[in-house]
Amino acid sequence: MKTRFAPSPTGYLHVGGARTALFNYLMARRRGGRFLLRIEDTDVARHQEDAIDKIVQDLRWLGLNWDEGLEAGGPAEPYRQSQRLDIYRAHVQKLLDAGQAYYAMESTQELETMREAAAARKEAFKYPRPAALPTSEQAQAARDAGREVVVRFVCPAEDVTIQDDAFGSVTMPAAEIDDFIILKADGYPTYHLANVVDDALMGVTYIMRGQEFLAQTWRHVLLRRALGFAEPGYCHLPLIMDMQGRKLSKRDGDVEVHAFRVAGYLSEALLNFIALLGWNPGGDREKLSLADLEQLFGPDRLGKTNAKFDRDKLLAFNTDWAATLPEDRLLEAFKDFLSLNDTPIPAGDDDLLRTLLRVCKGFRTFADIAAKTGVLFAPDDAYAYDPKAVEKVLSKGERNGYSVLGDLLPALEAADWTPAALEDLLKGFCEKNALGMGKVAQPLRVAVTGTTVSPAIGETLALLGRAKTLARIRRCLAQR
RNA sequence: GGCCCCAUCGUCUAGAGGCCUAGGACAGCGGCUUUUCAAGCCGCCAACGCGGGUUCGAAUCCCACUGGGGUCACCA
Repeated sequence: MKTRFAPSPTGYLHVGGARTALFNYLMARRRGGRFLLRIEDTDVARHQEDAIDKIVQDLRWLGLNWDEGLEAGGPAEPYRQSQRLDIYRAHVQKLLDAGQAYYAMESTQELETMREAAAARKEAFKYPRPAALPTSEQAQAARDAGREVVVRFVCPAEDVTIQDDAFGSVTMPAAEIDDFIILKADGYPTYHLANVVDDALMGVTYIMRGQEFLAQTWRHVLLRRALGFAEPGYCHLPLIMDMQGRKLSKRDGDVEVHAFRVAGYLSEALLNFIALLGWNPGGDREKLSLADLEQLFGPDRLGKTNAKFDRDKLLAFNTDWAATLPEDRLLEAFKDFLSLNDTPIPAGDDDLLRTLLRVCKGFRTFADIAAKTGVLFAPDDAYAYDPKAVEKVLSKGERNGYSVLGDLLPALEAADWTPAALEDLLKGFCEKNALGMGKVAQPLRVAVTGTTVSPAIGETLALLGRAKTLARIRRCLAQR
């Protein structure tokens, strides 16, 4: 058993690709097989060099390590298709020599015209194979005349049935099949040719990919037969759609894995959530680690219906994982988050970071922590007071927040500066003055952070330190 | 439009003829807790697309319809 993930480097790894990679990884793990990574960069125009590195980073972040392929090496080097052009051309030549492929000289525009004509006649367009296939001399003459020359595959006119592990038996009628291009005018192979040749040469025995390929798999089947390659196992995955039911596209929001990483999500949560899109272990079980998935995954429990990508549920998964992962792991992930974001939080102080993690228990993403505590590490005059908060907790009422702050100042100057001591001090102040804690904690929060949101007030002040706390309270009082 | 595929709460799904007055989770709504936010706890709302069959019995099997998606590129 060998599976592969074969992305094309046209952008970031998005959640759909991540799920495909995950399932292929799991399949190999589960069956004691190998998981391979190959880059399909046969589109010169859309290729982005830095995309390869990004995809590699994202896969690593998710923990989906591959046994063979890009960077890992292996018996079928190289693993980038742009470096395997000779191999594809040799296979194309083999087909040409056998009369199973032929040159075609129509330009893109001419083909477009032919398609439009077919559409006007309400007919499906099928490329008309010439009775006499052009010779290589004729092809060369056309090239010399400045025409674009491609190579098309001679498709046998027969029904093609594939056995798919998720969808079962699927037949493509012969009437739908026509001679498709396998070698482009620029000398690069098309996806179909390169993909089939590489899967065969690299020993890939099981192909799991998105359902968008299901209706095209006949091409691969026919190509394999012509080339004498064995048939692999096929398994197509239901698609992931956006909440509107449209195909998930990079345009409708940040569906890139990297965007979730930057936004403060845990890879455990993203992986867990994605695994449940189109697959489930049965019963009510939902919380699954990569290790769990490696034990449980199988194509038998794959669904057939498209899934919508529900960010709210992802958030809930993240919240749950954040609440249960060991602190060491959270610390590591938190530091990764900080390295990717510009925040005033000192990323080098592990003890402080652990404190923040504890003090913010219940956080949904690391971004929540940054939003809640960042201001504590900013310069004392670098934050603004939320006007609504000021109105509500500082300036309103007879015994207003400002006066409470003024009364509190002397006590704070002499206080023991630990969370518990500060908490006790404030409680005592409340009792003595017959005030609710809200009447004291909230004015302090606004004074010290500009907002009504922060960790527990004792923790907040302890984190800030006496000097900064007092300075901020005085600044607040001064701008009354 | 041709072809292929799919169809359970708003969402992810459990369900493989009687265990289903359809279960879980997220969201939503209500409440509890309360020094804020988040978290947590309790409760509520909410689905088998429609119509025919088959069967003693159908969410589960069959057919048609409707709806949705995919695919028909010198993109992968």
